[in-house]
Amino acid sequence: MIKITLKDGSAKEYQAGITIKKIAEDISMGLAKKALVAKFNDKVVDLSTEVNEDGTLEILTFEDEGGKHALRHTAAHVMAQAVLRLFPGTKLAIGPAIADGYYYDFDSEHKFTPDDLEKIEKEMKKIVKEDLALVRESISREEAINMFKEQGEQYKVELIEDLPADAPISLYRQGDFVDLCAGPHVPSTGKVKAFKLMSLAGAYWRGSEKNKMLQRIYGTAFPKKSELEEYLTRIEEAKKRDHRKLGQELKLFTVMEEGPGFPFFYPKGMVIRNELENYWREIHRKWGYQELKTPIILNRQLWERSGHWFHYRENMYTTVIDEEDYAIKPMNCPGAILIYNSELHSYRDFPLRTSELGLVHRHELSGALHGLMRVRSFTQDDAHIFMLPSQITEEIKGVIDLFATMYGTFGFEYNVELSTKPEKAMGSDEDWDMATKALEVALKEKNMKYQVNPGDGAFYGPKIDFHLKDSIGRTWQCGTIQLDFQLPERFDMTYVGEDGQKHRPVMIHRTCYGSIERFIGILTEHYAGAFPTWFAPVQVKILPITERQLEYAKELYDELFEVGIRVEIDDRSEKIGYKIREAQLEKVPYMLVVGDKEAENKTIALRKRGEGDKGTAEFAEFKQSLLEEIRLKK
RNA sequence: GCUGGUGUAGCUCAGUGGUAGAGCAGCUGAUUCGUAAUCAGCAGGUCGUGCGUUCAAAUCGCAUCACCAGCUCCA
Repeated sequence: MIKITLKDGSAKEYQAGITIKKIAEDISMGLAKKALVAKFNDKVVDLSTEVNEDGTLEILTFEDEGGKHALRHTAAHVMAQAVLRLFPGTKLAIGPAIADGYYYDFDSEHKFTPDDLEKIEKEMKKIVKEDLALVRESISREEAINMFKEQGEQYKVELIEDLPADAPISLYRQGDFVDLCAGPHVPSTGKVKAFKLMSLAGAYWRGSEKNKMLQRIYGTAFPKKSELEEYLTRIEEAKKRDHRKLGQELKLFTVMEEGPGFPFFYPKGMVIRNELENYWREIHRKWGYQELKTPIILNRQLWERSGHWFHYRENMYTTVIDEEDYAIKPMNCPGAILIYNSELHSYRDFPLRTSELGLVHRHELSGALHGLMRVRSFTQDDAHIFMLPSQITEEIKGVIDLFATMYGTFGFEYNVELSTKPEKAMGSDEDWDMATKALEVALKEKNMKYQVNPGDGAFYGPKIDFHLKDSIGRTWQCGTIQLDFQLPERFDMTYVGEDGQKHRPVMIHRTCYGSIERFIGILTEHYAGAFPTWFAPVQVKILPITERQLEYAKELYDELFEVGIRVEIDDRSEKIGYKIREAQLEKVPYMLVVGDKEAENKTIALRKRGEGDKGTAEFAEFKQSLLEEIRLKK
């Protein structure tokens, strides 16, 4: 007999050799029906696994990450089987489950088209209906290699050959289909109740552009049709808040063919930009920063000295002025350092916090461009802090606090990553170690949870990245704090210490918004275009019912305009419903409807975005609470 | 950059070899209206760009540019 401990802590005894499926049935038939895979002693395994030892067991359903993963992985096998049935001779590469579904990479003479996806889906439905059992089989390395060689599956052969010599090798069979796979899988193809093929794309074998490009088919799968439909609706919702679409509709910004990756801002987008910059300046003034502005074009010598000319060349735009090479700045740091070096500094100046809203240009691959999220010119809300080595930890903690304040204003949650030395880097391992430790200490002292990203640092130093979570759960990298021992060295930066001698300062580079452009893109999607009043392009729209109230409307307008409110009057001879509809689509936070009644009593009929008609209100009270809402950035 | 797809009026889109169309937006006029679309009229296009095939090209071919999706999730 063996002892099985369940998730709730209870234990039961079973005959050795019993399958997990039988145990699940013993626990509850309902659970057994929903069961997809199981976690036995912390390892996710098939339900058909026989248990021969004591252990802890958790039955996994689609609600669990492991169950979800297994179902989608099985769906990938079903898809591969369907593809092989319809297009014999197709070679299989890899087919894993991913965050929202799964994919499989194929190498085929045939070029898959969207029509093929429908055919493949139909064939998959048949396979699901056949309810084929997925059977695991362990085989030796040689057998596996021979078998796949015979089938001409060269990618599978390559995968096996790259596995460590002692790695166990397993196959999964379902009917006439067999695939190299570590598993686990759900018991049978019938479990893949609801699925859909989503898209078609090219993908390099093993992600390297040196290899052949394969054809990738993406799909998703759920245990119930209703869940699939919910997911598809969610995608539709996300599309509706796409910042490129909203940016166009709300006239915030645009990109044109004449400037790929170089965004244009309309007046309404500029309001948002300026409000974000105003807020940024207010915060930075409070936190003791001084603002700088450095030139966009600087000579080659400078970029050679900073290391950019060698380490960042492929991303830089260059130009020639009077027969001399110049570069358009991809970063603001060298400029800030020139300002630093133009004066003598004392340790008493430290920490010296300088900030700059710096417009930088970087050559991104054409295929990587994406609305405001990935552009070729953007404004970094940069800052460079110069200090004594002993001030590092405190200073970084201060930056972390500043970020928390700013992100909090927009209601963003975020997570933090620590990136370490990349392959292409300047400086000794000792320096990198020291810098990385300093960042770690600050994070630990702030009790921040963080994930380590090996090799993802900047070429001059390690960094802490801040990933914001938007209202529909996606994450975006915005803030970053980078510690730099290299540039102070390269630029021979100094300060005069207590001892009257020259010493080397340490510097931090950091951005909070990251890029103003990207941040606006993120805000647009986060709020679905319904921006908080404090940075809404139009805050109040006055809607007179007829021309008779124009004069009264103008009075209200003047009063609001006077105190800095962004207010408009819709004086067209349209019906009130029409004006409301339009203001609603523009996502204006407040509408003041004024008819004869209001004009006579000197009141307003207030309408609030998202809440509708609020009834009659006193104008003075409205104005007061509006100003308060803006002041508090609610 | 690579693979695939797309490109027609300001926007959303129809138009598969015979001289280009709708809705919305715009303009003009009428309407003066109480909480998400009043009516009528007008105007708007070298069909992304270039070259080619053809008696004839938005439509077919080649090139080029831009956009979209993916190329990061590794049996």
